Amino acid sequence: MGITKTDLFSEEQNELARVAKVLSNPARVAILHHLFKANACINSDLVHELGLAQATISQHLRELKAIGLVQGTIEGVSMSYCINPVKWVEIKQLFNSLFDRFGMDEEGQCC
Amino acid sequence: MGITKTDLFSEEQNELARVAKVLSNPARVAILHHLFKANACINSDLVHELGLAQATISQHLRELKAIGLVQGTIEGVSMSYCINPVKWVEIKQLFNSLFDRFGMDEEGQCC
DNA sequence: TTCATTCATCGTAATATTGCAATGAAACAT
DNA sequence: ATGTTTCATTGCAATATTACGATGAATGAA
Repeated sequence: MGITKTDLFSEEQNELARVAKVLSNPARVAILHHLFKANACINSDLVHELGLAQATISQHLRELKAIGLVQGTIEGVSMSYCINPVKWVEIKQLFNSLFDRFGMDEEGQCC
Repeated sequence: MGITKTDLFSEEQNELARVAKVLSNPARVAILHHLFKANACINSDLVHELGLAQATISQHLRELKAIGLVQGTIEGVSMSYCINPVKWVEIKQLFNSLFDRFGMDEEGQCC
């Protein structure tokens, strides 16, 4: 099949999975890390920094933009990318709502 | 290709991506949600609850076990699964180390 | 023993992802 | 106008993922 069933699950579950999928590639994580350091950076910087082809970086940036995590503006002949801080907090809370479901009061295993 | 290059990235970046990939399927998120509610539950419950085939659930559980997030013990003829609280905190911190890199002091966009 | 239940694994078809070369489009300089 | 730089898009081959039926191993009941 290769197709994920989404109709069986809640909107929160699907949204969390969708965002996790974007974070599930080390190149995209590295792009985010690089954007943190630079606070804004252009595509060619990333190509030089990550060692992947320009087309590959561009494709990863598109996926980061697709969920609104990264935004880019035209800067003359080049492109300037940065994190969308509003979306960042939103996603952070989405993950925290998962992580905080499991209370850490219970130290022992249940099984 | 279809193969992810990992040699270009740091261990932290690869690890985060690896865990995110496990969370990138809504069925696996739903399994975690269900484990939270029950604190322990068996496979057949999940099959009934999620509406996926038994083989599919079993495969998802294997991936959750592969990263140590879920553990199962034999309970007679059935199986008892639960969250590994130690690994859970570890993964929570792994994600927080990503989310906390971006300070929320800057409200405006950079570009 | 024989049967039913539970769950893992195998095999498979459909689809998705990854990375790249090639090609385009846009902005700018000469 | 011509060339250059920057980045997006397209097309492709290799591989991964997803879901499921079928099968098998293990446990316990009759």
